Amino acid sequence: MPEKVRVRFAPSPTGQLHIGNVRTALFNWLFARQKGGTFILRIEDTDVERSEARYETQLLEDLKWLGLDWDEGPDVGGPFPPYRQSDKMGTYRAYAERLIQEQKAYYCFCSAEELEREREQALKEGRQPVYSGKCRRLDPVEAARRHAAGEAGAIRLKIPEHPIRFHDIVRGDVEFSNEVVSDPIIVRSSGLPVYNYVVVIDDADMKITHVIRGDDHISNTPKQVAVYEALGLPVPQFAHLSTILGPDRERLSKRHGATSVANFREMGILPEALMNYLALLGWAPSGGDREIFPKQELIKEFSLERVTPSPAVFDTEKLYWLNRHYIKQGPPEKTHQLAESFLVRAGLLPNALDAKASAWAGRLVDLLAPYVNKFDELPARAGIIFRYKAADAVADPANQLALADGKAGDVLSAFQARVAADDYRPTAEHFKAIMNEIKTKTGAKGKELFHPVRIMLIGAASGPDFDKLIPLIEEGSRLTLPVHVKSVRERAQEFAAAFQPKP
RNA sequence: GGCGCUAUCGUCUAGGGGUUAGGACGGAAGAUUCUCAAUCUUCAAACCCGGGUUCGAUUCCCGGUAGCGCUACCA
Repeated sequence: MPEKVRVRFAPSPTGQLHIGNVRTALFNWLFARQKGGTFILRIEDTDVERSEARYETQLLEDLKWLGLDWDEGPDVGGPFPPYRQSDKMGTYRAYAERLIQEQKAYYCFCSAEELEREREQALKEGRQPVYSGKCRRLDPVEAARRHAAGEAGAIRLKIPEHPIRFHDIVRGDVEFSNEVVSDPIIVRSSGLPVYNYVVVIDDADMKITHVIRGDDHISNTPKQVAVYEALGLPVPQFAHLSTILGPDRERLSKRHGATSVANFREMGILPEALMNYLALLGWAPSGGDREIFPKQELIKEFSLERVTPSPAVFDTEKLYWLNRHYIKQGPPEKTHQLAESFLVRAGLLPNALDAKASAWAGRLVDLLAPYVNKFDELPARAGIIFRYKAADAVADPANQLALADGKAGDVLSAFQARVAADDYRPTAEHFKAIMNEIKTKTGAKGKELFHPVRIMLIGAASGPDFDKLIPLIEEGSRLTLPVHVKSVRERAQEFAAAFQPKP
């Protein structure tokens, strides 16, 4: 019977979840889901100094937001606990002692200064700065005596005399000469185990079959393989994912702007869009002519063999494109709710909406959504509804040309008079009728007719269709909102007062 | 410096010993009886360089170059 796939995502809670790490999580998850295997979440917090509980909480939330779930983890448990390294120190200790017993590891009493000197010397002579192996030759009995006497010493693993090779699903066979691999320290003199050692124990204990991680670990892999071999544990398959770069082709980092899951969520990027985009970064389906992959499709199509080994530049524009796509495609209720939360936060909508206001807000979102890449742009876009000021419209340099047009003055005064009249009805139909009247009366048509009116109503010559805009403005003006929406009549009046047509 | 990984349009990529080297984002142009957005159509845009193998390499091999990573008692 084929072994069931078990993969893990093992972040360290030392900051916000970086986009490169989420992609690693995603690929692990996709692989597990596709194979019907197990996806495990494990917290790597041997770096107790920098690890913080609040980051761990956020980590779980960010992963869930993206749409990932895990079968085993610190919060849900599982058959191979603990799922947090800091709860497991005794195990690491025990394995290390076993390695010493079997003489596969040894105490090293070299001081930090001594090692540093050797390193510099080697570098100066153009040699590989590997550990000399001085303490490797120490008599084990003597070493044990010194250790027992309280002398501080680290534990080093003996690297075998043969080259270390391993198979990488993404890159094929990789081989490292043993001459470039030092005997690695697996337990510090302080007693704290080292990452490259701990990770192997954890992966082995949890019966991980495929290690999918960033390619910055590729050079660590020989050391880890050596640990597996020393312990007599089965070596898993590896798959090293390429680095995600910024536009300047340097590793994507904070100075490139938004790089954490939380950042993207706050910007109003939909999780579906982020997942789809991340999947396309370093992976493509056969044929390569499809871009839209909802979650279920990804699970169906994903394959580790098709992951590309070359580094990829993060392209915000394509992310935005996917985000716009999912905004358009998504279920309206969900989109509305999310979008409205951004307007609420901007103080444009109240926290609680009654049915009427809610319907109105939904239409507002529908009207503005085609104009935004992400929802945090919505409040600014909603300015045409909420922040109308005639004085600004009149003063805006972009509007001067349209307002200076010969017929603009006639059109505007006719419009204002018509809107102020008693028989004005705040509907799209009546608006259309008025526009036709004015067209006949002034002889203005096309741009010379519509542009001045649009400037009068929203402060810009271009914007959404009047058919949708007019009812939205009129109905909004009758709602009780944190910011009053000025009606068409109010706008026209205010504008007429502010605007002196040139003779 | 050493070791490792990588190399197709500006970007993400498909492809693969003989192809008009395909798709997508972005860009440009046009259509859509006001504009903008959306939508649709069209266009421009690439096999890093040098050797080798071969009748033929962008594809396979080697070297160079460049980018990135690792080179810790960090993870």
